[in-house]
Amino acid sequence: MQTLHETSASAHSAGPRHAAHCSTCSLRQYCMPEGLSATDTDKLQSVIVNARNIRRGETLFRIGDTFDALYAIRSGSLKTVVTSANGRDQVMGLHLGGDALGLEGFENGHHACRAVALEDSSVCVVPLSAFERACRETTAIQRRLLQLLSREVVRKSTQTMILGTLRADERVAALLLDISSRLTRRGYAGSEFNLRFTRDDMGSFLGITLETVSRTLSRFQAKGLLRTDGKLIHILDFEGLRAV
Amino acid sequence: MQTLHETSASAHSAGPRHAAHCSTCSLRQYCMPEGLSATDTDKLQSVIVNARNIRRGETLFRIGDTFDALYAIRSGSLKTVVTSANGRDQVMGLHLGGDALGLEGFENGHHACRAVALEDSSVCVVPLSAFERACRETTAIQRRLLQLLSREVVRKSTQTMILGTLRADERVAALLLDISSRLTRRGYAGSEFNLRFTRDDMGSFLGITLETVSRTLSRFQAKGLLRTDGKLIHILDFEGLRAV
DNA sequence: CGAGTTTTTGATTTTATTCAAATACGGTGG
DNA sequence: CCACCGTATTTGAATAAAATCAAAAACTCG
Repeated sequence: MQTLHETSASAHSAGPRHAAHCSTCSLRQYCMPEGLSATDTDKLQSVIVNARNIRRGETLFRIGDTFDALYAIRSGSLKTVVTSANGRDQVMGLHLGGDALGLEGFENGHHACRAVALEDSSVCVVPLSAFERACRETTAIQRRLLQLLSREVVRKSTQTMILGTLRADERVAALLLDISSRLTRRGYAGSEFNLRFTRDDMGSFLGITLETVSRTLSRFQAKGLLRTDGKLIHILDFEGLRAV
Repeated sequence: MQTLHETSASAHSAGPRHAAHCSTCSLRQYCMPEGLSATDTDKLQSVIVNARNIRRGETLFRIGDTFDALYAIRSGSLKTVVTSANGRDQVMGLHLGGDALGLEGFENGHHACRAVALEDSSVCVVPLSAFERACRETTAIQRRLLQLLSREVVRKSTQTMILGTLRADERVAALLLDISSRLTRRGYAGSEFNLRFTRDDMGSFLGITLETVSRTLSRFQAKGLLRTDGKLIHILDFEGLRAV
């Protein structure tokens, strides 16, 4: 009720700040090497130049930036945002520790979205040239990249499904359950987490207004499905949430 | 006003039916070889076993089907559809001649959506094993694949943007303009086309009801932005349509 | 030609947005 | 450490947008 205790998703960020350009970044616990042999992971490891720390609100890359690196999130969380022709922002994704970032750049050599840190975060930087070499040399890394890109497509399909078929309260529930399951998969508690999205971010991501998000969360709380304290979310009734 | 004359998108389908398993399929005019040298295109060409004809309403692949081939649309058009847990269908995409199809399968080796022919259509079948070999041997083909997958991600982002930020009439306008520009890029007339989506397909794709689609088209017609005759769409005022 | 599907249009209801205002929060500088 | 300021959140009331329900008309295909 008082101080927000750091939990799950943002647990790392409470730790000591890393010096800028900290030494090497161990990839082992991240998305990239999943399914790779030890030797292949070593190869992949060798292409990483350094890590980069970005502070809350700072931008990792912008739309139109030259696509010269891939990123893997070490700690913290980021959102990706696209600004439409008419100036409206759309939050495209929430990216947690372990996620890969920047894959959309392959289309035309430029980033197609903006990545903004939701809290002080740290990312592994994988220079594209070195990574492409690794892909050529190692079939497993190549296949892994295809898998990650393809996963991105599937993830976006899920998002389209949410925006295309669900009502406001179903959308909010879907977001919370998605975050919960992603945290659980990473070994964190899925029932209590600090969601760094503002209500506005959530609304944009879900295609509804921030007021609707707020009202929906209040209603969920009144029904006993969860408890909120600002950005801290505590899910009490998973089944109820799944049943909308 | 009377018989729908075949136009643009569906022009091919009016032609004679191909015998099942027609001979070879020339890839040159399709998505895959874009940006490849003649030699590389030949290499790509060599991995294609045959073409396949599918009739209106038939399914090319289903959710869960083993991902063992990629497809390039020779003629006709298909929709991809996902069915959610609660049984609701969501139309995920409209795929026209020249488009690649099935790339989402890389994630886990199974197709993540269903592809249904909107009219009698013909597709090139590219067996996955042969294609992967070509990727290993030819950097350009490898890069092309990444580009296609990445393009898929960007395309889906656009869709998310549409569903997340636009009002019903803006969505309908965006769909028509998108189809128009895709046809133009392929050398067809972009101002008059036979859209094989039903109103229900359009609504599902755009996250609105079929009634809203119908009403919106009627309103557009009343404003002189376009003329409709069932599935035939004739855009009269592009600027007006862009201005919502 | 006729059955089944698709499309259009209208009336009504539901859902979510907009506008508005009060409250709470979080980071900063004294 | 605390007060303060700008930002974020909550809640309410009025409005607007789109969904739903319903029925007629048009079209498609066999």
